[in-house]
Amino acid sequence: MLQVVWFKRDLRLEDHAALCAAAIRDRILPLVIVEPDYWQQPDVSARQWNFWRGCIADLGDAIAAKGGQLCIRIGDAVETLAAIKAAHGNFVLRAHEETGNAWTFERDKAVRRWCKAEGIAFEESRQFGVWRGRRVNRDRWAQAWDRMMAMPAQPAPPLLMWERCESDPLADAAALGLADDGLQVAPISGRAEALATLHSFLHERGEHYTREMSSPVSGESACSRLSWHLAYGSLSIREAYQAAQAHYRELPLSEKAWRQSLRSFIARLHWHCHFIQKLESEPEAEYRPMARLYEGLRPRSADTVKLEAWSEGRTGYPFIDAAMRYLNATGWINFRMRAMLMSFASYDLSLPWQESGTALARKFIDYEPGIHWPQCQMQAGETGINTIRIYSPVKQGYDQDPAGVFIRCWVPELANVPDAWLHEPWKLAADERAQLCPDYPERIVDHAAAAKAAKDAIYALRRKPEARAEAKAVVQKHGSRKRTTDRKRAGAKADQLKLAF
DNA sequence: AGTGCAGTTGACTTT
DNA sequence: TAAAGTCAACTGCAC
Repeated sequence: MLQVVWFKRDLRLEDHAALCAAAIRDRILPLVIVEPDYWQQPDVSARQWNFWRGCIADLGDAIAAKGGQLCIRIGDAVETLAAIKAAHGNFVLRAHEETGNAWTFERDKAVRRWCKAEGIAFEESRQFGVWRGRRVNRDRWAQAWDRMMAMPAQPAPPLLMWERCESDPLADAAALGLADDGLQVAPISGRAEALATLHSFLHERGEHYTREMSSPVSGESACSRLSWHLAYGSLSIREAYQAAQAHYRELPLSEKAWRQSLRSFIARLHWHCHFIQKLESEPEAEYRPMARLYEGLRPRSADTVKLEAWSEGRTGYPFIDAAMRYLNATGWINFRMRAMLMSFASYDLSLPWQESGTALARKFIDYEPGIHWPQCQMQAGETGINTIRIYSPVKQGYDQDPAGVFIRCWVPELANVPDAWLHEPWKLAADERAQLCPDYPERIVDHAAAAKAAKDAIYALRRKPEARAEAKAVVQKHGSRKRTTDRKRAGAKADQLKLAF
């Protein structure tokens, strides 16, 4: 029977379980559905579509090179599948499991209902170390992840029989109603770029990963930069994992920096799935804090003046504004800066993470809902089980950009401010300030006071007995079980479980 | 040369 | 993936 392989966020022919399963059975109709409804959602943007679109075009080329033709359809998923059934007859539908936002979750449920009603088999394969459903046992999760990542990555099936199918031209952003979002540098998408990025990270850029990833200056090159390729699947997590593992094993023991970097990178691939698993197990986490007690902590709807000032990089804190403007211009920023921006929105500005998180999601080209929403909650301190991490914008600035090059690059209003005041222009005398940086905004909040108030509010909540009980339940459901490796404590605490989130 | 002391550093705890 | 506070050990210096 005809095999329809529905490509979603897995736009590659290699290590593609659904494609492999189809290839050993019958003719393949490779399908991408561009869903206009999805592109109306508040968490998506033109920059994401443009990257995605490039991946689709690249996959189309790869299929054409093998003698086939990628079928691109614009429309509702169920209607599209119904039209394909009408034109091509019955089929088996194959795809990868997806842990997306609430919209794609509902869409998948609708597709499953339709398949059931039509007597069509809908077979989903696993592509991440993420297991379906709410009742996933976290106790053996890490071992299962290791096994999943160690399984051989299948090459693109060599001999394929293709079904041809009527196809729509690839829409541009405007046709999907997506306005320009200020992206200044569009990254290159597609398989070749993903592989080249992986290679340059593992062999050239990554040597001082652990030391250099935290600064937005060095992080631009020292981070793997694979996030958007992994998000749209032009490279699989398993391919990245196995390449890193293989390279690690080849490295002589004397290559200390490289070895540490690769261990750290591999740990982060693990975290990728660890976070997606949270949203998979609790889809409500897109809207509600895992610890429900925190629901009243912040105003339900954002102060729009503050939200816009933050979102546009006009808070009056140079390092915050530089980071936000960099993100707005490039669609990417390193992890530490993401955490800092979320911390500032949540603790300094009391913005609900649902709204600040939506604004951030749109900015990230690599938006991966399963990572994004649990991260937003965690950085906003609403999981109930993590240490509250309130970032000091000034301390982070001195730590990560001591020379001020990043601030000067992204906040040109401060060009005339001497280094000594660059991180804290409010300390300039009023007349000097008026002369040196008249166009740079005043601070919209006092960090010290706001941080103190936020801390007090959260700890007041946390001390309640109900909060303790709830935290225990959250750890049981979502917490990672990681054995302590601290040698100093190996004797006394060897069996103690370290609970990290 | 040894002592007292202010200031610094690092490990660890608390919020 | 934080920051501030505490405490003990250490350092440099004056006497």
